Amino acid sequence: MPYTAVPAADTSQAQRILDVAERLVQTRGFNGFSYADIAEALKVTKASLHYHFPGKADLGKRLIERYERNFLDALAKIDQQGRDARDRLRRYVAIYTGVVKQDRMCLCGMLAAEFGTLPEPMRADLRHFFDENERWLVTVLRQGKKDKSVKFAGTPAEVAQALVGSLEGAMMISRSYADPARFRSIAEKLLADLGA
Amino acid sequence: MPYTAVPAADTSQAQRILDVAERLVQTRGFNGFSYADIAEALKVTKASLHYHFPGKADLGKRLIERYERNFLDALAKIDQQGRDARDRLRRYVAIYTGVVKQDRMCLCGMLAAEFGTLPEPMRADLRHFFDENERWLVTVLRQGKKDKSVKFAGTPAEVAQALVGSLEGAMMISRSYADPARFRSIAEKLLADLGA
DNA sequence: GTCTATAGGTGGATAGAC
DNA sequence: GTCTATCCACCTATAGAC
Repeated sequence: MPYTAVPAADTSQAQRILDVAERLVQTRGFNGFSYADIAEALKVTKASLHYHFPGKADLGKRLIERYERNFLDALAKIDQQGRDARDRLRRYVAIYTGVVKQDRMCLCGMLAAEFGTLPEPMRADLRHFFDENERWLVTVLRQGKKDKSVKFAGTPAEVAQALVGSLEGAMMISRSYADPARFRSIAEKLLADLGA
Repeated sequence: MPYTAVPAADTSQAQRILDVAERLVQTRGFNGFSYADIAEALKVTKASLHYHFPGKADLGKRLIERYERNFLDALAKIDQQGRDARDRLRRYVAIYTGVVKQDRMCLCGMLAAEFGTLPEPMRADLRHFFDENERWLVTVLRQGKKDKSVKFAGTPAEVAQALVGSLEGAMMISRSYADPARFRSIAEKLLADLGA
């Protein structure tokens, strides 16, 4: 029975490389790690990494694309499970909280800080991640206005942009204090201000 | 008349080096520039930079200290000129807007993202910057509650932390869009939510 | 204070054997 | 697909002349 309707989880070397690189970017930044760091973690040589990802820009681009895919999958799951807009917003923030608990920064938030040095191919992908985040939030905020589970002033787009910025910034600063509680406190306040 | 009550503005080479390095950190990050970049901008050799700042960690530490000093000076000026808390908060946000207009990130916001790779001597200084920001904001928020020029839910400390995080995050993401208007829109919303 | 010269290390990347 | 070996550019940093 060689056929499987659902392909097995991809545990290829390329995925393992992305796993390690993702953690490194989220903790040290794109300019804060090297192929040597990945090689050591996986006990392989740098040369073998270049077989899977010819250049660092390729690796970075693939990192963003995978991260966005996983993120959007999580949002789709929220759309299935979330009861009302209030609940969906809380689950959205919970994604960020999970990242902070791992002592990581959001991959794309980190890259946004390094935007000035990013290879061009990564830049458009990065903006796309934030655009998709805000698009999803706008939908939820509109829903929340209708079902009255969320309240806010201004347009949904303004609120969505402010919320993404606030969450990313709070993550970033909290890391300087090695204190996830600092992030949670701010996140809770942001939700409270939305009546959520 | 060799004596001057107010010393002339320090235009020493050390200051010029800090000026260039500051811009580089704010646009490219601490891991995104080198002594060579400074040397080229000032038309000197790398070796002469090491005379003023033996190591990059020294340079980074001095950068934070000078940035904080200038920032706190600006806050002191606000304390003198600001009419009520509302006005002071608006002037505070205007400092950030000025940075964004120069296509820069806040020096300390940028360093916060890179926290995981920062030399130890820089870390405590970085936290001190944010602590002082929040301390000032707490004072203003308390005043605002009293004079009723500002309104908010939660404790002044919570609001201060959220505000700093939101402003830093909004700056960071706006830079990915090369669009200062994006930051201004978010900043205006943050002020509006405070009734300011 | 600034220079030339250089050390010693690490960066990303490639050729070619296995 | 992974290895050894190697390249060259760049990094931070230092010694010593001027």
